[in-house]
Amino acid sequence: MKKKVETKMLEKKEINYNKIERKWQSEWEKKKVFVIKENPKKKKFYVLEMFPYPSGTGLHMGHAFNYTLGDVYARFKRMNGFNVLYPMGYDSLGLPAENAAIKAGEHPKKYTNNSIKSFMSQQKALGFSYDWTRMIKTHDPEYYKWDQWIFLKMLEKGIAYRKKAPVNYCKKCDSVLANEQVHNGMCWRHEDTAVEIKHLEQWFFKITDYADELLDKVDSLEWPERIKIMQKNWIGKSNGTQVDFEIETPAHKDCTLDPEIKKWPIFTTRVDTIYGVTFMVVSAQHPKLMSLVNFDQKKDVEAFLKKLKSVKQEDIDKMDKDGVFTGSYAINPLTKEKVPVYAGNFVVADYGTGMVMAVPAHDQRDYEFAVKYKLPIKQVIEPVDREFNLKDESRAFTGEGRLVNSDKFNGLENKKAIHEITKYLEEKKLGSKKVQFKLRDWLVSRQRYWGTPIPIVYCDKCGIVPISEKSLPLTLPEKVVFGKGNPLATNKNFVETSCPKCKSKARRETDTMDTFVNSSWYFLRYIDPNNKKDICDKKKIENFMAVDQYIGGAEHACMHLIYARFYTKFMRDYGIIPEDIDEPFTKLFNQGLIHGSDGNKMSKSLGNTVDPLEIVRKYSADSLRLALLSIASPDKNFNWDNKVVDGSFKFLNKVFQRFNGKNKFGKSSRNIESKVNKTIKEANIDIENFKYNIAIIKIRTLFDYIISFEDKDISKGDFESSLKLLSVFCPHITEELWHKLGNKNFMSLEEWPIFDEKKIDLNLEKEEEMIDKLGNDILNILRILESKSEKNKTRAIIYCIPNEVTIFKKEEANLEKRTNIKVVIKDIKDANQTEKKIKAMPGKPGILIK
RNA sequence: GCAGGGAUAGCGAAGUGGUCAAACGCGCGAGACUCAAAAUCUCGUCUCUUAGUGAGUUCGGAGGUCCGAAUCCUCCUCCCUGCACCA
Repeated sequence: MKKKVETKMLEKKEINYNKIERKWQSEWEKKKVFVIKENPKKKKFYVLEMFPYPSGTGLHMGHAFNYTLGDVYARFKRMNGFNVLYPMGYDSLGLPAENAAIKAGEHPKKYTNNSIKSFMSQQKALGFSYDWTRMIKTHDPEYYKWDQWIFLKMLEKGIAYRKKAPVNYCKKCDSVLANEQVHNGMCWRHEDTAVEIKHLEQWFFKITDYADELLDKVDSLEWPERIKIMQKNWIGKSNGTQVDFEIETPAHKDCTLDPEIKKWPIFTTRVDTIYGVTFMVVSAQHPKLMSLVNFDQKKDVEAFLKKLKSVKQEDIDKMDKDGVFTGSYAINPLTKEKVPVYAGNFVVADYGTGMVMAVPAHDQRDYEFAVKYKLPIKQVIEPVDREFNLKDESRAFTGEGRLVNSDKFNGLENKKAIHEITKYLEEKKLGSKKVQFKLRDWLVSRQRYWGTPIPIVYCDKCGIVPISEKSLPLTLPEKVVFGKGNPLATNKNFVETSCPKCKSKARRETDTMDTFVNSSWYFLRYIDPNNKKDICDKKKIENFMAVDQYIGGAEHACMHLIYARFYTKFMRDYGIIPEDIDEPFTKLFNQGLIHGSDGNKMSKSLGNTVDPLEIVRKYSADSLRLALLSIASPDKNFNWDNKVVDGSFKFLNKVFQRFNGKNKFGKSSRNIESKVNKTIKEANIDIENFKYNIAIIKIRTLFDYIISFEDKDISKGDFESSLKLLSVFCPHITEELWHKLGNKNFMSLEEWPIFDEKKIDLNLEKEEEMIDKLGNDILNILRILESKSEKNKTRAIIYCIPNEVTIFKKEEANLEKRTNIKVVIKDIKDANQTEKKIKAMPGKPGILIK
């Protein structure tokens, strides 16, 4: 039975944990413990963390956390008999490396290679169980060759295309950006830099072709709800109606030119309000705006545009609705009314058609605009359940109701009216049902060097010509000049080429691809990283795709995670991936953010960063891993706290010193058996659900429990099972102990323990708790007596209820040992008169100290 | 503005209808060991009370449902995160 081990001084000797860790890390690598092959007999499991951008500053705590999460999962699945694919690589192309290299006066290639080297050694020091033989680097031409190859396939299918469009430009990046890389009007990499709109000809990927499917399939994913909602909002589907409005631009008396624009379709989700249109608003940023402006209004419009440009980005949020009359009129196709067309600052140029019909009575924005410019407000819907007068409301009525002032549609319920009016417009060929998405095509051109070269040549005769598949990769030339515009343009040998079609002189595309191109399919390459012929062997794709568990930060919700889904769907349609694999990441786990101990984001300038490697050196990798997972639930944000490592280190130290290989294990008591089996059962569920913090608490409790027994009360098997539970979190120390037990194989490849439900005995645990509590109570009373100077007590008489006598009786000796006082267990029935005042309750016997 | 997440004892953090004064860690207090300290071990740590078993007040605030609420509902306050005039 349970025995508190005599307090003994733990052997005080310095243990070199780092040495032990290095030993196992190199053993694992030498014996190829984590290298995997196809194995049709085993079920596969693909665990993947978002691969890092290898910056020169090395691994930070967030990385260490992210990879520890994945490593625990990979180890857990591996020990559970899965053929686990768990690779690592580097997203090594990209602007930060280029900028850092320029700053350091180094070539980006050299800078990146060095960064990768240091990244890798740091990752290895943390004991992650990656299959390093599959490592990929996106700046390797053998990798980006396939970026170029996909580009050619997309070009072939019309998914990659070039067009002139208003695009986002960041002057700090010195490049254009994708929509997804503009956050609140600012560059995603430079929070203080507002993007500018430029009209340029650029390469785009037609992600919008997949908008519908990307949206529909979101629901089928086992992803955090938050991310799914973010993606849905980003894709932003709305069902509405497209309506054609005729445009009249009155000619100036001196100008006899025909007006350029005769018709302009608009998109609306509220076609039920079409009888209430009193003006139109075209986006002030619309490229065709000036074609609507007649001579008389030109000055006003130009003044307005000038004013708009001077507005600072940060003020745009608070900006009032603003606009100016263009001089043109639109004719409502149903009422034939002529309404003025305004240019406005609140209409988005590239959503819908860039012009909206304004119904001030039923849209708040239009209402504000109408009030400001004294435009008429015409009510066409009234609520059915109350008296209503728009004039009293002083705001638009956006609720539901019945149509009024709407000719033959009067009286219709407005939702119904949307269908009816659309149907009518379709019959009259004046409009049609239409679906709109917020998602825009992906702008992939970048005017920078450190990216995948676009495999395109411009020929004066043939125009845009793709280079041949055979000539891939189109390698990034090393000799370029930085800081003078587009670096690739400075290398003559690169730029000047011949047309693949007509062989005459031609010029290469000097833009490179967005870094997100590289990360949109990397999960595929891990499956077959050295394939020279194919992007990835199709059989192998069938075997390993999709990623079963993906792990990474939420910041990629509307970037990488959408792009990768789009690529997967494209590759499926092209026949690269099998039909049934149309989503890359089945399950996604988002880890929380680690902040400094002061609660702020870890940053050098705040001086609150903690280098994970420093923790490894000071304590051990196992301590760091355990600490990272102990602080909080992994999906929550938390503040780093060095003290937690202290606690983790102490615990591991305790375990390591207590079980030093010299233990003479015996047979497990029923209590130990119960506890071990219960812990296995519960830890399984906790680990599976990423509740690592909870699993760790239970495993720690288990060890504390085991430690309180003598070796002969623990079986070797039960100890080994416990060790296995700990091993996914702390692989080094457990591997060491495993071998100290005389095992020759690797613990990391051992089978996960299986629990036996029959051995879990909750009554036993309850009894034990009772006894524990009784011991504490006796100690407590003794202490109180002592404080009252009532010493010299020699006996504790315990009065139990009849059916608990046996339970406590067999603990007499242990209780005595614990409390240092003679303990006598009695049945309350046998109490004499004076002792009768002592109450005995179920689970709580009465105590009399004499 | 819209959407999502959160607020638990000195701190961090579990807990999502009864077994909850609330796991676990840290901190703190007392004791043991020691010449002493560190380390380690034991006990305690909402308030009051008592020779343990008792009572009271708690889980952002205010109401409500229920025999019963940290846990469910309504409203409010504050914090975080994302989107931001998408017609």
